[in-house]
Amino acid sequence: MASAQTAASATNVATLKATRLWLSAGLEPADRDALVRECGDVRAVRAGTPLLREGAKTDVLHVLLDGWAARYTVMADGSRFISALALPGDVCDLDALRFDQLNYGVTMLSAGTVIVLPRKRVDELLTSHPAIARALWSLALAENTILTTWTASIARRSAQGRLAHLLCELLLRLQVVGKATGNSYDFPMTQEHLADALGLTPVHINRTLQSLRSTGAITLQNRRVTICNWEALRGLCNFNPRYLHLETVHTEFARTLSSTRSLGSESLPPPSRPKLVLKI
Amino acid sequence: MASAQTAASATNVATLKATRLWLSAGLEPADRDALVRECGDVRAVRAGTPLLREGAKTDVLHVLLDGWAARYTVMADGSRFISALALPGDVCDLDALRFDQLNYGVTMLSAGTVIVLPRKRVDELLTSHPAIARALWSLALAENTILTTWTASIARRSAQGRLAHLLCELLLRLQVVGKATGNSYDFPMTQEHLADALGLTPVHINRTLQSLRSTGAITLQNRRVTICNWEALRGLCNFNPRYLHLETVHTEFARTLSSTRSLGSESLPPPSRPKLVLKI
DNA sequence: CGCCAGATTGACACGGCTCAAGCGGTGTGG
DNA sequence: CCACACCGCTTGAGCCGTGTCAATCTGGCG
Repeated sequence: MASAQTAASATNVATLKATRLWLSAGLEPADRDALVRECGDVRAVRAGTPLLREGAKTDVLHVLLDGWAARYTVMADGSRFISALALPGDVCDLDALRFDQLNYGVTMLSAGTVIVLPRKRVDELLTSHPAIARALWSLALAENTILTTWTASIARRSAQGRLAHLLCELLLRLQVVGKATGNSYDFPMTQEHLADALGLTPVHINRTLQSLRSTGAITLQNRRVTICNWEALRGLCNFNPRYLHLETVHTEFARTLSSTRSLGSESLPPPSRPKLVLKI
Repeated sequence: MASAQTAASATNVATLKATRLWLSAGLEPADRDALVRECGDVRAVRAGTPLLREGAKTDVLHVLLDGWAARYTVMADGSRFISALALPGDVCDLDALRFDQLNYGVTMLSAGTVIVLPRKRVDELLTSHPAIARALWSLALAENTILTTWTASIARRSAQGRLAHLLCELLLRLQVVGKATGNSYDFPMTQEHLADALGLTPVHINRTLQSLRSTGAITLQNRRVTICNWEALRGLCNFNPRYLHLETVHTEFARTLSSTRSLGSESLPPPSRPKLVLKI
């Protein structure tokens, strides 16, 4: 019992170190300990495990230590939409901090482990440990930005562009938490999941994937993605990683970024002629 | 000078009372005063005034006292996307609380007035006044939810559904801050704006608007929207206002909601058969 | 009166959807 | 160890919602 307890605790510390929550605010040791002490409930979960059902009441937050989770909504006509992917280090259901009934469900896309934190405790930590509050703010705002970019992608990009953009984003986010090896990463999503995340149909995802593969930009087999040609993939969607705010979160992967970072908003090469006159 | 100062201050208090920021957390008088004292810089702005340019550095937050603003992104091909609408009481650029370079621009859609708050001050308020921190958290999380719903709408609804949903959402959000009269409200957006907000083209917005009008559900003329048949409009998009978390924010409009609230997640009438088998 | 932004209309093209069939791996019970 | 079932992936054919292009109309305003 006791040994299991400490083992679990040790795992927490080790794994938490890899999380964005952990890294994002440079917590003081005292704060870190406070946070870790809260991690009483660590659960190993299998793929498909629901963390939160749609419309259900909640009073806990789920922090992903390992594995992928999807935040989804089922529309009235029965179609499904995946509004966010939670990767290791992400909070799956931040809204639960304030609302006791969310408008989405959360489910595991792969096996993994999660920390279950009572909302009330998090709330207390927020006031007692300003550094934790800062970390959570960063997380919430970064999530907001990611969602905004995601939305723009769905609204204004072609199927190929959306797919390319998602794969680029996932590579960087996974690199930051040490879950990518070089330019490839384990990818637990099915084509149906992809369709639901990008606002397309599975059939069309299939064809789009094929066209992406045929360009040699990526490889996807055995549930693993490899970005063979980053520049090509990036070019397909004009990926600009600034929105991820990785600098705020981590600095280690400047390498990967540096090649891309030069594409800051200012220095965009004159693209194909703008279609719309830009005046709001 | 001094009188202008106090006049501006009085306006603040009066108008702020109508804002979500104000109402959402039931601030104590002391907190309210602290917040109001910060509102040194109140600007009257005209339609089209940019509050924040894309990719520019910022160190201030803009709180809308009156008027509409749009948060937009320009894609590489020159097309534009409006990722959020800020209404009176909303914070236009919350991300600036943590990041000094945002990935969107903000511009006024109508004339209005804004409070300009230095990020640093807000940051201080956050730690010194827990109630303000709570209010801002609610705002940030509610915004997140709205964005999620918006995204789902774009990803999975038809043009008509998207339009209907947006008009429903705007009615409720405006009612909450007292900017709607009955079932109608001033509507400063052009059809091009609508197109950019819903991921469509202006031409198609035009046709969709006509079809909506022809059903008798709405009226849109002279920059004013009237919802003639709420039930019909709601039916077109299965609008469920729960995601707005209005109860957390305001309770006065229970009337309008009550008719809709009954459509809670549990009691959804069996819709047309689900197209997908729902298992994640 | 002339100008201009925004709204409208028509004709046509095309990206992505639908429906439907078939394929391959893998887990499971007999 | 086979047979079946099931899930996820593929492929084909045809349709339809929305985009594109281009012209015209309208109302407000200088």
